[in-house]
Amino acid sequence: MEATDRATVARSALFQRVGPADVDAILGDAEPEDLPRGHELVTRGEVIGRLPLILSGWVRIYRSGEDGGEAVVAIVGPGRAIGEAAALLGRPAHAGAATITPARILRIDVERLRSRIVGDADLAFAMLASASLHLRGMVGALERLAALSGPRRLAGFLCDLLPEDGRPAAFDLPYEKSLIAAQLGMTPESLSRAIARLKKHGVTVTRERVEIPKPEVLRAYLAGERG
Amino acid sequence: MEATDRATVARSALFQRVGPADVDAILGDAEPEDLPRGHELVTRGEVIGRLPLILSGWVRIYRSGEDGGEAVVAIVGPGRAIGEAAALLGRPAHAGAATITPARILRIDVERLRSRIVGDADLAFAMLASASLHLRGMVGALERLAALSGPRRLAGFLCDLLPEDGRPAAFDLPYEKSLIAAQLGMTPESLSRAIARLKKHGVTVTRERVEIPKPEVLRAYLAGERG
DNA sequence: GCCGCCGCTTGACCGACGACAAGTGGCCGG
DNA sequence: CCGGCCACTTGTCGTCGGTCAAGCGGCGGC
Repeated sequence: MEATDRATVARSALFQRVGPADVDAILGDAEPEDLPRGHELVTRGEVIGRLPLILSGWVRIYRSGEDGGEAVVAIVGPGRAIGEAAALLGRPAHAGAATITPARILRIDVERLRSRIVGDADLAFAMLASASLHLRGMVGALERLAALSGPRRLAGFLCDLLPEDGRPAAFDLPYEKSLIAAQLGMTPESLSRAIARLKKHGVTVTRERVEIPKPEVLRAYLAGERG
Repeated sequence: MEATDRATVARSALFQRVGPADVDAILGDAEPEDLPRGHELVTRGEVIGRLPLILSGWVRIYRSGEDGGEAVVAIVGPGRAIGEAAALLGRPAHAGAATITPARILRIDVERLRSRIVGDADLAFAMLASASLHLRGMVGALERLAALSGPRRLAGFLCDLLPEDGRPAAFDLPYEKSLIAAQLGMTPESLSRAIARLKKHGVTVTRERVEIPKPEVLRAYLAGERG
């Protein structure tokens, strides 16, 4: 495992409160894997024996109905683990997960993790914190889907990507627009139109490049301003 | 505290794996409160010092935008705690919570709970299990909102209320239709029309009474059958 | 360098849902 | 017993977003 990998692990939701020695003990000799785009990490209904932790890349968490329709529940990036609560409890996974970019994944032996948690309250709290992160993300996503229009859902998504300071920002979209559309509960066509509408609120998107010279305008729009 | 209250606590997501002596130690001398409809249990942003556990009644978990618009994130019933992950971590609550029926609520001292968790791995796992329950519910809700039409969202809601066996069922709606509508991300009018449509799939609703003589027909519709 | 594929955009059309409004029936207080 | 309130239903209409289809541009294979 390389130094950058170790740094990512140390900053991850799961391990940020855990000391280096304990981390080593839990990880054992696990080696990161470099996986191509489209690799299935978790199958819905499966009991997770080796918990995936994302070192780099993006992973789509989805739920597919029997009829072929598919809902993207969340898209998560580096530092996040997938299905940690279900894995620890030995329960089947609620949803499936697959890479949407080339990704570097570390697989953690669940049995070793579980045996470490017994007797390590800090680690148990770290797991709770990680689950709480998931909950927070989902509450936000639910709020968006239930109450906001298409352009506003996009505005919320962009604000999540924005740095906290109110300064002008320019960045690349983390993954493809069709995936962003699915995450926001709309079609790629609607996302295109939503982007066009946000131009009136100081957002320009050309290819994957996003430029937001006036973040406060965008936030004001998200907060309910007309238009 | 009455015997029925104790039984509810023992079956709750939080305490179902915890022994009676430990439960007593955690609860201390906490007494259940009977609260009217509309009582605010958790304010968004607040740090939860006394964790609410529902003994009876229903509680709406919501997120209100600054513009007055409000999204119902979930509606939870007896045996569920509210904001346990955030409470334990000492973080501000992600969402608000208020009773939507008269409700009996037990408030658990978070400090006492936290100090018990340190050194009791079973209890830590129970907390994780509870958070996992939340996640499961939210994953389901997200899937519904993102990918399903109005009548299908309602079908999913009703199927959650159905017993597992495939036998004919008749029951009362747990709370008002306007609240069900909000939870499903639609208006009361749309819910009315969704109910009307489901009559073709063997569901009759008269006032708060629901009758489903053929649950399998409903599930087939939910699974993607045309119509 | 050319061609084809794919992701994205734009336009036309249409069905579903939200807003508004009127009407019904149950419940409760006077 | 009457009147008003409230939850719900039903109708109409406008708009948002999904579907289908065509066109554009970049990138990779040949």
